[in-house]
Amino acid sequence: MFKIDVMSEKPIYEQIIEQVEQFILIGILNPNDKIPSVRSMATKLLVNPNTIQKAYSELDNKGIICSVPGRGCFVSEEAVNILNKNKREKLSELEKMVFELAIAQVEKKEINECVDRAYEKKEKLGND
Amino acid sequence: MFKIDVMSEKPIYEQIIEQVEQFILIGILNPNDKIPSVRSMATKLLVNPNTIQKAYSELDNKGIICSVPGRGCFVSEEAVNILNKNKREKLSELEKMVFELAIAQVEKKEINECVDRAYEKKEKLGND
Amino acid sequence: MFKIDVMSEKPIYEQIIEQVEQFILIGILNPNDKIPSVRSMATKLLVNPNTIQKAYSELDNKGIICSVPGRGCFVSEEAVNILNKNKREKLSELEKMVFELAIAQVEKKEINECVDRAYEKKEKLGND
Amino acid sequence: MFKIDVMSEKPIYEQIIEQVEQFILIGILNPNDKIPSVRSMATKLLVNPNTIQKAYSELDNKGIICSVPGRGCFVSEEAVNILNKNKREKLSELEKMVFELAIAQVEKKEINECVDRAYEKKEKLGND
DNA sequence: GTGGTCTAGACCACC
DNA sequence: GTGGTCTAGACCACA
Repeated sequence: MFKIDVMSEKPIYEQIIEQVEQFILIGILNPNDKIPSVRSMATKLLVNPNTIQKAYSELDNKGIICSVPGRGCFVSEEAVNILNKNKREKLSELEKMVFELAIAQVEKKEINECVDRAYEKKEKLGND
Repeated sequence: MFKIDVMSEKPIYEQIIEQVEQFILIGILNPNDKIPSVRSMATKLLVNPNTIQKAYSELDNKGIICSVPGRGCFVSEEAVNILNKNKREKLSELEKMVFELAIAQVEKKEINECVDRAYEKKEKLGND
Repeated sequence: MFKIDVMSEKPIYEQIIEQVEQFILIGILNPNDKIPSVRSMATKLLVNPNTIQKAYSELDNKGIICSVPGRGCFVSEEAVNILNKNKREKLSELEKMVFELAIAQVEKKEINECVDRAYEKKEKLGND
Repeated sequence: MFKIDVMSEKPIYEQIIEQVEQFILIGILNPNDKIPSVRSMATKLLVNPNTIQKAYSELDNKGIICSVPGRGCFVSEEAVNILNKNKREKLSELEKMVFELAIAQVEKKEINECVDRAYEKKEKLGND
């Protein structure tokens, strides 16, 4: 279920955070679902448990998951709401990036094709 | 002319690289133009000369500028070509980002508005 | 394993780059091998860690090694391919050098003896 | 007659030294010939006079030219002999370079072709 | 422990 | 004045 890329620039703990969040948004993980324990995840991904711990701690701080000592970690009720609130930040980041491409003489048409491809990709995912 | 944000997550030397590249793409810096010396830039930006040096070294390695010991650093002839070759990489990065937003239930309409804003911003810049 | 010559005109960081590259070409270092950490190398060679860091950064930029923060630096899969691509440049540099010697009235015979010695040296190395 | 490449990695003063030496070896400049004055050379090459001065000083130190205050600089009697004595150093440098190429799996045949090209180039020069 | 960034300050070669 | 190299020592994020 979870996958990490050790060679990626993105730190492993962030990759895990990202995947948990995506699984929640897609609906693979739902409120009150139990997520894998730190130790099981660490052994499956061949990663240091501290790294998983760090990811879970951050998710807990954000209010996306809820650690219950002795029982495990669970997706919180408000997880989806919290995640959707990040839209604005991401959109402004996107705008900045498009702006850079615009300066590099990339035509708007190319950008639009790129956006279309991304949405097609998402459609496919929804049909699986 | 150059500005840095010390609080940004992005390292200072990368901010400088980015700005030099943008100035070249916009046409503020043209081939064979001399860019500010390591020391003058360092004192103006209140930054250590080594930090500027690192930025300039990387730009030199990329072939975007040409450092001539004792004379200064100059925008290379092929700078614009090199910079435009990065388009593809940036587009695929953009696609990935849009995909993430799509998963987060952001409507395509919102993305398009965002793209429009970026292009309007670029238009304004061109008119100055 | 690694050696540097502090008295050489060649910067220390370049000497290190050169040696890493040679060890890869000879087969002492193979893809995915971990190379010595910045700090351990610095203390062994009695050199400042920043100097090693600079060498490793350049090797990373070239795609010859792959730095993974928190884990170490590893020889990349494509390292050998990348290194072999430099052949042409080196050959043209060699031609230029031979030309200079030719002008200095060095007989072709002497050059050939020199080439022979170099290849004998390589043969010996292969037998170890 | 003299040409410099400002964009070269090689310092300008070394480029000049190299050319004077080559002209002597080829026979374009002969013992007791007067070489261009510092000032005339500097203006022709659009270079700082100090740079020319430095080149001439080094040539003087090596005994290749002979500066006569108020009269100019002249190729010394022993210039050719001195220059030929550098052969050994250059040959060992060449050997090192061939060795590196040998390690990079370059076949001896390729090296030999390279040597041939260099000597052909010299032959042509001699016929001009 | 690892790599990465940055500062402060020095020295060199070159123009 | 210019760029380039190096040291010493600090701090951070990551595993």
